[in-house]
Amino acid sequence: MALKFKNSLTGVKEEFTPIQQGKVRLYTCGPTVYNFAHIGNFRAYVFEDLLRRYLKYKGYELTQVMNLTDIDDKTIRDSQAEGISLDAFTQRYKDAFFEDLDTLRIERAEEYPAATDHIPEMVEMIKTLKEKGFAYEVDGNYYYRIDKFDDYGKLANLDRDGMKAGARVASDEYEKDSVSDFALWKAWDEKDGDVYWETELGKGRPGWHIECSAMSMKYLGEHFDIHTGGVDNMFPHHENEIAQSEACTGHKFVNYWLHCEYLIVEGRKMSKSLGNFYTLRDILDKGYSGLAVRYLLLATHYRQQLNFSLKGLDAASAALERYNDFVTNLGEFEGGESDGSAAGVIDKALAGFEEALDDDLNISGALGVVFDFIRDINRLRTEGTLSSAERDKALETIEKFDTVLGFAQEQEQLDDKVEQMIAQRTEAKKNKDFATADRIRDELTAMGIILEDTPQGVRWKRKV
RNA sequence: GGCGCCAUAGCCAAGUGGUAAGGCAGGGGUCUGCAAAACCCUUAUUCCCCGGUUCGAAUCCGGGUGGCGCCUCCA
Repeated sequence: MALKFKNSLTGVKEEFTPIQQGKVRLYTCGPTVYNFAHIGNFRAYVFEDLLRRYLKYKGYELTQVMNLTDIDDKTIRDSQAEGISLDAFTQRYKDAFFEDLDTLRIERAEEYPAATDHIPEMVEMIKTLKEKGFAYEVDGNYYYRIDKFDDYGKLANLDRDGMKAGARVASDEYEKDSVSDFALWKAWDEKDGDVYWETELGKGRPGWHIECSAMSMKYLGEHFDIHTGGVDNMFPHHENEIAQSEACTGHKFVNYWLHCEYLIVEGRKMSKSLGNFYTLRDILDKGYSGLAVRYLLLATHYRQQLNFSLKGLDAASAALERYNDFVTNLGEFEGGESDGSAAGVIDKALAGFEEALDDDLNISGALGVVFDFIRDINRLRTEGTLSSAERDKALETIEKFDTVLGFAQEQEQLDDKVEQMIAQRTEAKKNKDFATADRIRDELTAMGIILEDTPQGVRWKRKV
């Protein structure tokens, strides 16, 4: 079965065909590094991680680029408020961003270009746009003339007549020929302080949209396969990227556009005034694991609004525990007498998993298949009708799934104190001193260590 | 005013014409010193409402109701 994506550009599901056979070039809109990213931001990055991992699962050679927006109104404003340099300010949030990616087990992209490292590329592009008549200058500011680009609005499905009646068409602080034209380059102004570049365009800084056009084309070429982001980036950001890039090159920019839906919190849009605004760090502080957040963000289809709640995190933790207990239990199983059914279970799971994900990354369907697989193999294990060879096949299968899911917990070392407590409990149990044994077990539970007595002896695991 | 999305069990969430996946939570059982884990049974005669098409609709069409998003720098 073939991989299909719902393409925002056409509005329909399309079979995915890369430009170069076997290779995928992917651009994923990244963060503006002016604060810690919130869980809504990470919903998009987790979705992109799923896309990335599944493309690799399918055998594609992948080049993923994610930009870091380290120059815009907010980074300037907030760095000045703190009285530190723009670089020092954004570096802090770049570092935090990468830490958060690790917490969520998001695989690294091949490139993370920062906007401030690509000013010359942007300047070149703006010059080309000016030469071709798509850009004009007013007092050192450069704007894109959208009337010149016939296809403007094709991604967001907006027509310019409809836009005239728009609810939020406010007059800009700069003088533009049309209110809809957007800034490519902003002339320096006192508020910018020491943030500016002296270029052929004059003293100033780039607009927001131009960085993604310039950097994506630098690393992926003028025409590449997939571009993703949140639905809120569809307009104006991605629409403007298309306008800039295609005006510049004269040909198609991107084949497939994928947009992930919003995350809402307890049924409402996440906002500071409602008190339901969470960064990843806020969630971790409440004692939830990064893995639980990953599960919750991943488990809902990307084009569906995701309802984030603390109750949902509890459910996610429990589901992860089932998943990881499965792997542990299976790994420790010695093997029994095969009844011949394992091969069918495994084949069905592999086929179902791919069929679901091939269908526009239907992760919920895929997880359904994974948990069916877990139950089926657990049953064979419990009944002793799984051979050691079949056990190994089943382990390979879940490991294969995990290259996409990233749910497996790594084993960690126990500290000496905990190890001693476990030994004491085992001793007490041997002496039938169950009161002491249970007391120690309760203490460990309070420390987040769960004990399980198995035929092979006591086993521990950390609460997810 | 324009464009678009959504409504499935207590919660989360697949399924888009063939008779309701999966996870969590709940109930009963097996196992266990007790637990935990695991397994078995169980929890929506029904998919927001009203019409229509069809042998057959959660799925298609029409009309409501409710919620949400975008319409110039928010993933």
